[in-house]
Amino acid sequence: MSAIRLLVLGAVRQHGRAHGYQVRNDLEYWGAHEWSNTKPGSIYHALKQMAKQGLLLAHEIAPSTAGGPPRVEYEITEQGTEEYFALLRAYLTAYDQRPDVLTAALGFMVDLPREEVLALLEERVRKIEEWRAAVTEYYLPAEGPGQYGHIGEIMNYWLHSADTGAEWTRGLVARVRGGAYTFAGEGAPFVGVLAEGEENPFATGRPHDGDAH
Amino acid sequence: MSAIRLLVLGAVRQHGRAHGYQVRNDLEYWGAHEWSNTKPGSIYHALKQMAKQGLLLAHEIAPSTAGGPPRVEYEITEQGTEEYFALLRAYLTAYDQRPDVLTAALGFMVDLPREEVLALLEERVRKIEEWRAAVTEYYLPAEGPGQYGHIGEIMNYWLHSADTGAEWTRGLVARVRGGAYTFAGEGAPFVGVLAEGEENPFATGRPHDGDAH
DNA sequence: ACCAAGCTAGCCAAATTTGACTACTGCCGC
DNA sequence: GCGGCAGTAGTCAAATTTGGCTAGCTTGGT
Repeated sequence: MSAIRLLVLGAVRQHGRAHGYQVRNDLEYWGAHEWSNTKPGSIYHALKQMAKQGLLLAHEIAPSTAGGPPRVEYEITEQGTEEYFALLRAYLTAYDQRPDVLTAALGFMVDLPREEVLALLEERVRKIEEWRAAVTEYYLPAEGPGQYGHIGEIMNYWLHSADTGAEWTRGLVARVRGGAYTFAGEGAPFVGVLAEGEENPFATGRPHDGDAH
Repeated sequence: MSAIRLLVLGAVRQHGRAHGYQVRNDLEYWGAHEWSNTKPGSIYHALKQMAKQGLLLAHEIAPSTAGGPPRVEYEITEQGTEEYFALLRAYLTAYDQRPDVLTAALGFMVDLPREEVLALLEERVRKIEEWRAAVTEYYLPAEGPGQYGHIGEIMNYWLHSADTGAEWTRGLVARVRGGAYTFAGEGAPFVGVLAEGEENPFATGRPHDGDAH
């Protein structure tokens, strides 16, 4: 699983109705091009694919108001909303060692109630500890450590990642439990999309020079 | 970049001459299916692709000695060896926040001389620190922290990952500097491939049940 | 008046990755 | 003496991802 479906669903959902370029801009606004695979091609592909699967509804729209080819606007469907929350919950819980997945979920976690987020994150910690136990038991007791030569550094690295990941998650749990942020049902939500025409304060400054990466 | 090219080149290189199924078994032996995308399809594709690009030389071989369709054996070329070391160096250095890339490089680092590995790892630490500085400067000073709501947790998470990643790398540097492991030019290398017919001590026990994942 | 940049919006071919499927062989139990 | 399971070696279609390309409008400078 990559993070792109959650990101695209989330962007469309926050707008109510959005075209591809708008989604693309939101993702840049969120810095997603830095930490996930959100090239234009991937975004447009995800939109089309999810429209074909009934997660999004495509509206054919007349030539754009601001240059370029005619645009297609998308709206999230009932089914898409279900998928959105399913992905969100899964990505908050799963220790999948792909940072982009957790990152995307962090960006949307406030769409869930505080108590549920806490439960999911605690489940996440449990999963990491389980994984750790399984790996150490499976790869270690054979002939004791030190038999592996430099290959042991691989396990060392993964255990270190798991441990620091769990520790960070516990910190987040503490902050959320302590009242940080505004979750679903707690009043005005924090909105993180660009309105039509608003300029992106995090734009890179570099011109779009034909999408060179 | 994914790790698969380095893994496949490395496996073929250690065997001298290997067919796809052998590579597939080595990767399972290394546990690579746990931490990288090494499905059979990816492996066979990588072999073919790299043969087409001149990194591997394909020998057509008669029907296999042990059932199944005829096999193709591969050998690494001069050009493939260059690519192998280029990837290895790049993956040890780059802070690319994709754990599989570093992991694959760790498995082969002993193919380089100790001093070079130390230099590459120190470069890696420098890169991480640079990245950290760029990110904090770029995303923070605008209106000070706390303006971002829960979105700030994303940066928090990435900084935490970078910091613990740098710390782990420093630990590895210390171990290597302290004389751990046997590097290129230091005597009998540690060989981590399965010989023809040797059974895999880390086989999962589960039957190969048609490659279900 | 006009033209070079740059922005808006999106498409496309090629490469890669995934998940499932095929075909053959040896062997074990009945 | 044969049915089926496990193992060997690989293929294939579909989905995804990448990197680059297109084409229409706007705007600032000359």
